[in-house]
Amino acid sequence: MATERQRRKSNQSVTIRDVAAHVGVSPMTVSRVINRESNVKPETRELVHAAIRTLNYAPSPAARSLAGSVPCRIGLLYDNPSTGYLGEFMLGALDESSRTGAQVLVERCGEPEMAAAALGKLLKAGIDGLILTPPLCEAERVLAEVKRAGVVAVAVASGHPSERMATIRIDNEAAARDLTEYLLSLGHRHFGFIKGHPNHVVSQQRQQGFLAALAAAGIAPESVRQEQGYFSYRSGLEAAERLLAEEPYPTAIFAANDDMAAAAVSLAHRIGFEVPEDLSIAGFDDTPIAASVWPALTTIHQPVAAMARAAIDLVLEEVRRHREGTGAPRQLLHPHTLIVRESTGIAPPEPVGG
Amino acid sequence: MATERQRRKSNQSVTIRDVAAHVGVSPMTVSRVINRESNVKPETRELVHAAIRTLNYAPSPAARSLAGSVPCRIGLLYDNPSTGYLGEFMLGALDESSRTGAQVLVERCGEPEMAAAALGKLLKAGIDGLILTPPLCEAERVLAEVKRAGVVAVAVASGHPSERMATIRIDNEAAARDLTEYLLSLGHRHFGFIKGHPNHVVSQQRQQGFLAALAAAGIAPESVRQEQGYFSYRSGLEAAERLLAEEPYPTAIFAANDDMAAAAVSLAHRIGFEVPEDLSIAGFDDTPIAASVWPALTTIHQPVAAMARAAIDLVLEEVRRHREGTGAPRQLLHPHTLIVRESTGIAPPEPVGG
DNA sequence: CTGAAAGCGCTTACAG
DNA sequence: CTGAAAGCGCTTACAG
Repeated sequence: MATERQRRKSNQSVTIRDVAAHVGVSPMTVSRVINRESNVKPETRELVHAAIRTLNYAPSPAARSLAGSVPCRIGLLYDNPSTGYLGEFMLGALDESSRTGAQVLVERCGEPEMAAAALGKLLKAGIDGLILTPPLCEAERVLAEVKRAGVVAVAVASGHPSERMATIRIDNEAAARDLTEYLLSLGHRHFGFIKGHPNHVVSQQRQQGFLAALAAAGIAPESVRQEQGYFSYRSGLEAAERLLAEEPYPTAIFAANDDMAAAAVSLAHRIGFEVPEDLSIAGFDDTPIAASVWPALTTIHQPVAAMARAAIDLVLEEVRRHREGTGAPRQLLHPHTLIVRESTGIAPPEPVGG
Repeated sequence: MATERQRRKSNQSVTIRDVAAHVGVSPMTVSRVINRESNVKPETRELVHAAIRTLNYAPSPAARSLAGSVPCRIGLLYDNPSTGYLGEFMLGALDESSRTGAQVLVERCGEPEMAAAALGKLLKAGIDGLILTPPLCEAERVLAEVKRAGVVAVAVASGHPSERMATIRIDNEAAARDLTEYLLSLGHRHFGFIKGHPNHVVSQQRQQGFLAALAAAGIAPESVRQEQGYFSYRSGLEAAERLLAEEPYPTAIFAANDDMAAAAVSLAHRIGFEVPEDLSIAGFDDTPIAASVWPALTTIHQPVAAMARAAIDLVLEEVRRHREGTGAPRQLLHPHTLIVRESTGIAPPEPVGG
């Protein structure tokens, strides 16, 4: 006598089979109704709907994604694991991916030369789409590789919109303008500016926003001392030193990122300026260093976690769009926030010496 | 003539079958390795692991959850999203979870009072186990809530082993000893120490390691000036100020974390010390600030990403262990590394004034 | 408009 | 210690 093999106990109480049996149709028909396909007789459709309601049936997402070709694997290419930025980004990405049932595969691309290898690994793992975090989305080598591979991609925090690729970013120019207007509202008229890395598009945008706000306030660009920085603390130190080498001293320094602003604070202290009493200093990005140094930095905050969540959704949407061959890549703009902390204050009556 | 039915095109290029074929075993064996079942010959296990790595295979969460009743939902409770620590941790967690097909649900617990709510949310989402990141693993309220909920948990970077819970950490005392011995090897004999937050267990451990190394070198604890800090930059600034207020000045300052060490560097510069020529300064943790300030900080590095990966594995293991009702929670110790950068140097012949 | 068959990638339950 | 078989709940691809 053949012993009956025990039926596997399922996690799910009501399945598509139960609904089908209840109506007296095949599971296929139920599947069609669930997926809103048009080729089902209206009356049958109604019966199925009724049964679904009666039995309180919910389709299993696991089974659907296994059986179907719903895109659900997302590659995430990043550069440096120990930036403050990445933490919040990963958080948002992780959060949204678990909510939508997508799977995120992360891969490091430390040097642009590694782009091909890193991308190859992700493609071999079967990703449906790709997310590029900064600064990879500005590296030509990386972009070329992505194009060559023909993979659907979303660039986060890249400097400018793209025809080739969907992007998610903030308006760097408007943000720099907002921050500069705040400094103007504190009475500052003598400015120093520490420029960002010349290779990054955001550097120009931030500078332009800064100059635009000054122009609107009737301050001539020639009256502003600008020094080249490269986004590193070290470069900020050197730029600030040049900025504060001789009179007339600025009463406010705007650095194109937080690391350079933190360096400027440190250098100002070193040569005898009080911050913000003698000198206001502001940064950009709101990375962890901005809140930890003292005085804490006035800066611009990007909604990084929200942008990461949006990136997950957007890449899935782009994959679908791409398969249907319709429309153009979407360009998303997220809101920035001016964060006022202790490193900025009312302008001193006269620019102060060191 | 029967036409061959077209094989369904799959989303996933590398499957358990490919790995199995690559090694020359059955998919079952690969499955066993993935699920860390003990009944696989070690050599086979190694071969499978190698193949997984070579092929960059990631199990499909959909298939796993559909087929089995494997625990695969992991809750991750964190505190502050914008610490440098979290970035690397998330990275490791994401990496390992996608590799093992586990799903990580993240939830923020900003205040210990929110522990119940945050935990409730995760439990309702059906997590099988929980990971606690620092500093949550030391908050009594949080631990009490975890115990009350009866959920299997793993504490990361908590100060000491626990009977109630699995832990993953580094040996803080040994690490502090290593760093201190390095300073001693540079000829330093006059030390200052900035203590960590008194509520954190690691503070005592780091202090003890520091003092133990000094004792071994024949330096009396009374000759060392110690100041209370609270892990914040601000507290480091104040502690360093007291440390450098009067002669005899130390030639080396060891701060219990990087933020305080960075603050000490800034203050030292402010009052005329050159770092490291007049004064060496070292930190602990190797957070982003350590590499970004100038001079960059000599410090102790924790393998954060590796610890996160281990946490994912360990929590799944603990869930299984718990279900079987055997053994005690595992206590894992990870290796630390001394990172020598520019903030430390050979001791000056005589302690130098400001 | 409808359904039987095969399969998605994995695991459970069984047998060696 | 290892594997062949069956099945998880659904969809694709085909045939009427």
